[in-house]
Amino acid sequence: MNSAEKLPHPEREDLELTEVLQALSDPTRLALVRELEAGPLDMVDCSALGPDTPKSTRSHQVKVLREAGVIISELHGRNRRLTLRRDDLNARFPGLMAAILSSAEEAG
Amino acid sequence: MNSAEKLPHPEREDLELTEVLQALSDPTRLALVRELEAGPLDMVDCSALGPDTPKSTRSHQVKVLREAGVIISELHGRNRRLTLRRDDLNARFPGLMAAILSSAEEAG
DNA sequence: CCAATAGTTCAACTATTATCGAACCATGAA
DNA sequence: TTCATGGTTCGATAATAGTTGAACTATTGG
Repeated sequence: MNSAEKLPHPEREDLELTEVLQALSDPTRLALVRELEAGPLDMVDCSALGPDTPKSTRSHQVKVLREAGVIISELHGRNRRLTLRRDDLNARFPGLMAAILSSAEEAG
Repeated sequence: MNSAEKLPHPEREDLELTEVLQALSDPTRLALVRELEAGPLDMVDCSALGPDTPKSTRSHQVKVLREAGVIISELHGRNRRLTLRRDDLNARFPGLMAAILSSAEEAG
């Protein structure tokens, strides 16, 4: 009876700026976060992760974002649903995500 | 007769978000940038770079910030003067530096 | 000109990250 | 219960990033 997580997520107060920046400094992960701006998405539906990318690689990218506290990754049926941790990020680093998400798309 | 640079700096329009984030994702470099918030500083006077740190290491850290477009590094007498590229960063990524610089100090 | 200071560059080394196949695990559907 | 789906984990390897000593450059002061 636990449709929630299983994988560890850092507490809000444990989020570290340098780790968040590091997690977001990768184009693929940044694109994924931009996708999540619109709302939660199942991992399998994230186009940023690319359908060609092997499962293990996708899993790794998501893990980095989760461990940095940028997203929540919870079990949802047989999928994994990804949610941007807006509130936690805004509480800890006010304005950061707004600035990052609103900035121009790279290398389009 | 050239008291200015010599080392290459990227143009404002070439600054890339992921590179900036990467450059700032290191605690030492972030601390240096925080120090530069108050105004330009000669490299030798930057406490963030630590007096124990070898010259080559300090030079490397500064290089990463320069190449990402976060700072300007110009010759100033026999020193190198570091300046935060506030205007360029604000133009390209509005609110980003404000959010980063105002966020709580890490691991204090 | 000579020495000292401040820094760059290079090359070697270390360490951290990323990529990906293979094996495994949980859920939902038939 | 069995199978397909969607993912995790592990281990190996590749790629990238950081650290540092040594040699070199540029500037100031004597």
